[in-house]
Amino acid sequence: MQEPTFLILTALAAGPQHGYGIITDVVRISGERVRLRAGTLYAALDRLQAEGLVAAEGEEVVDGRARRYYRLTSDGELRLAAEAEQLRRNADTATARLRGLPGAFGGPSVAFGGPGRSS
Amino acid sequence: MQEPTFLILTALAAGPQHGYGIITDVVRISGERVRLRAGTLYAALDRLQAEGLVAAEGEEVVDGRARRYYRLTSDGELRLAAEAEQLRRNADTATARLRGLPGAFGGPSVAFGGPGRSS
DNA sequence: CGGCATGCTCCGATCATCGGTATATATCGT
DNA sequence: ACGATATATACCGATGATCGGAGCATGCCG
Repeated sequence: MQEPTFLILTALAAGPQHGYGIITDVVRISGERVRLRAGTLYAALDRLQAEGLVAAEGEEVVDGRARRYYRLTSDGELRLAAEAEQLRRNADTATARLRGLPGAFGGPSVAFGGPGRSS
Repeated sequence: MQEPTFLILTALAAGPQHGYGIITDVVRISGERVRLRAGTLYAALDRLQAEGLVAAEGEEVVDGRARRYYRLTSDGELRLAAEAEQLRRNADTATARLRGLPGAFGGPSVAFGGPGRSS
């Protein structure tokens, strides 16, 4: 799962929102880093609906503009939780290795002496 | 940055490795989840070299087969550390929201009453 | 000798995302 | 009154990382 998709699910984890609200929420939770394109958002929502991770909630008309609300399904919650754990594990492995620790699975399978040095 | 690319950098964070070694290492650190295709790996290594995040170390011939070693550059270490922190932050935000907590940046910008329920 | 692991290279296909355009309406500033 | 900005959704071509597979070559094991 790509980061934009993950952030869309995260946005919806706080409660149902409409498309434009998701875009602005993602800007906030990503610290201004990720600005979803409209095309990316609605394509992702269609895909996530087809996967059963999000569902359309109904429509509301505010100031003459139709808002379509989306919510996380329970499958979506499970999936988001699993993805989050995966992300954390990856991050922890990288950090451990950067600290020079062996990491969760030991170092590289082959102890490294250096390629050119022995020649 | 995509997960395969992140895992390649993570593999190299433990010390220089050659292509095939990276593939097997990624299988291990991802818990058998990610099996890099050879095409993905070498294309990514080319890209990462062009970005200055990894560097070729030299070649070694083992059992008649040439091994090309790659290592993380200091830029690569910085980048991996930054990506790891980003991943952890995303994971934490998602987890906090799934727990019903407001999360790092509060809930959705619009308090939700429900779209269809009022009609 | 056949199969498997090792090790790199090249190729087309897929698919999420990007970037932009189009279409509306409401609000705000000048 | 008019243009800019914000809200809101839809569509479309381009990009680019990854997938999936083929190909080539060597060494080891049964």
